[in-house]
Amino acid sequence: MGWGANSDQQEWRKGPWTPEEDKLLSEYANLHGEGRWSSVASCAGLNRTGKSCRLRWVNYLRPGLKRGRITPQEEGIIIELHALWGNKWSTIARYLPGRTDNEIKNYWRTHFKKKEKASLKQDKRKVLRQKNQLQQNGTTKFSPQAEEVTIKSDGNDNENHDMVAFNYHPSMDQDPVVELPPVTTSSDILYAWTDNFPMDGLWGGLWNLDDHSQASDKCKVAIRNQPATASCSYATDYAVNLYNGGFLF
DNA sequence: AACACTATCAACCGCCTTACA
DNA sequence: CTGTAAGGCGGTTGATAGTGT
Repeated sequence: MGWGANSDQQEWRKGPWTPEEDKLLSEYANLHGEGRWSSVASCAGLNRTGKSCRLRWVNYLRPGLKRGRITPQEEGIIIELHALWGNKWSTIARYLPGRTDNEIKNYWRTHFKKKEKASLKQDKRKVLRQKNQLQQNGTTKFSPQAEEVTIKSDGNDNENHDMVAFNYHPSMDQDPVVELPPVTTSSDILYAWTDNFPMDGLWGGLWNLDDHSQASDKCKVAIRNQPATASCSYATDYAVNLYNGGFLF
């Protein structure tokens, strides 16, 4: 089982790669192409497991990899795609040419995970305020079943892009308890389904909307003050489509 | 200058899926 | 059909660089 056929109890080298090892691996991969990683070790004279060779090639040696900082544009894409797919790093990486799943994963953890924790306490207080406001302005009403509300900023410290999620019981389907104004392209309140609430903070599991069949309707989500224009985020576009398309309510 | 803390990123680990004999 | 190896993925760790006190 595993890589590198460790059946002979061979001691594989671990730790940082040396320039010599990189050279051997690059030469081998350029010559023979990707794949058959377990044979790379023996053929290229590397005392590394196939798994280790593959990782080094994919994350560091492969041609076309971008080095350097994630750009604001890339960050935006990461945020949106993560909102859609969660921790599907390899899937997200396909939309960022030259970036690896490992790189994106690291970036996410260092830039957003901590923000989530730091803002958690503040969010909870904010939540109650938002809930009261929504109830008072008549655009929504909630049954006692909609018991918990959470807010998360968009990660860019933009207060105008807050998202509000309401924990939701499936029984709300039979007896709709949320009333909304018509959604237009300039609406500031959108609702959508999400199938997971909230997995690892709202950004983590909020917008797993790419699969209707998965929607177990555990919560509803609103984006407040987020103009629904043609250029807005995928998630928001999707919410508009869902709502206008009659999927909701 | 020295230490502590934080951020970054390469690399490993374990698990799951797929391919194949 | 079953077992095994290969491939791939996400989570985690550890080393190191950078920054603050």
